[in-house]
Amino acid sequence: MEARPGGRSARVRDAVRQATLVELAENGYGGLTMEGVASRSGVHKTTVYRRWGSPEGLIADALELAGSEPWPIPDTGSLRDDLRGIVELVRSGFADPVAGPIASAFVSAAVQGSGPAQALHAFFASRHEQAAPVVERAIARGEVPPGTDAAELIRLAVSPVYYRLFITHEPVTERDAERAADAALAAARAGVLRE
Amino acid sequence: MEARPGGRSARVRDAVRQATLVELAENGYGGLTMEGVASRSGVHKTTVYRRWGSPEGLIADALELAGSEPWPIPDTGSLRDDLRGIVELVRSGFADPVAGPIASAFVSAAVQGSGPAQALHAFFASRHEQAAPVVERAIARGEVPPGTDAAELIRLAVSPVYYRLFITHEPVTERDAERAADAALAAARAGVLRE
DNA sequence: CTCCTATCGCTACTATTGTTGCGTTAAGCT
DNA sequence: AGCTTAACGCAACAATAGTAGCGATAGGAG
Repeated sequence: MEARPGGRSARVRDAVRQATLVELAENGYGGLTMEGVASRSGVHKTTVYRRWGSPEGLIADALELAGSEPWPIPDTGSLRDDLRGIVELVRSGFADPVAGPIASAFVSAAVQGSGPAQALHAFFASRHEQAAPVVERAIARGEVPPGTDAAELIRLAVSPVYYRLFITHEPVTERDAERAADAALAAARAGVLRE
Repeated sequence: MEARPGGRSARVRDAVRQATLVELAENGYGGLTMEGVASRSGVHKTTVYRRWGSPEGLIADALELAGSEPWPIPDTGSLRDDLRGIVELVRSGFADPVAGPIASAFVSAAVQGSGPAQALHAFFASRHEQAAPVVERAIARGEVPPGTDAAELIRLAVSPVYYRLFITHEPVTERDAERAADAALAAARAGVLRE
């Protein structure tokens, strides 16, 4: 017989996903335990082990879910403001008391296991693609040189925020976010990001 | 009676530190277990628990050791080449088959626990300070505007490398490193990093 | 050299984490 | 409605992680 995407299995899956997110928000990735998720979701421990195998598996599954949600890319008519908007979106996302810890947990999990790492890789590939139109519009407007690498410009703009958050563990202000966006723009204007 | 910095305790400490580094290189932070370190170091399990308490404690201690080593900052006479050198130093460090996994494990540990996070914060503060003269010399030579924020320029230059390594999990080429350095330079020249 | 005690090693124990085998339930087909 | 079987729950078990109490050892002071 075939797989059964609907019905009980689906309910179990949803309950576990939900419980995973709540556990992540409360205790972070380090505090994500199979038994914790099991008891919170009401799904039995053995079932969680069978279907997800490990905390890594739980994360990879939850990430897949989160990755499907689109990103509200700005379109202000000015690359400077679009970039600032994107970077601020990232900064405020991690600062959010609910979404922040969950997003941080994803990063944390991806640094440890290859499963979550692949999932996060795909997630960011999608994000870079979604943000690319901002750059293409700017090229059309003549704000940056033709041939400017869109994904690279986005990487450049957001990376200082991630660097502070997850590498140096420094606070990130709104001004830091703006400056990162402006710096990326300046580099693009100078033609450094042409392919 | 006072603490005993030398003698047996010191030997135990060194053996554990050494074993911690080897375990990190082999299994990463996720595979760093108290029992593994104990058996490898020849120090008894209970002693490792008593003095270091947890894997986090082991990491914090090892990081303190690693942080004391200075950084071979380049001085080529050109900011462009100095920055490229610094970024390439970072990239090649993580690509190194011995030092890479250990350094990655530090980052990984810091993302999880606040103890290692503080230690890593201090580590990078030191790195930023050590790299600042590169920028100051460049200001003196007139390559970038006076008032350019040295630490921010360094952050900007290295952050895309860390972003690829630990956030998006993309490969990092030498060309990527160069481009990051050049982009940071362009931003500084444009005056975006003045305080 | 001798004594004192901080630190370590050892054994035995508890708690937590992960596994196995089997009976039960319910989704989906006829 | 009745049947088939994939997926779940359950209890008992095995393995690993962490703790406690106590005797042994070796710095360092006198």
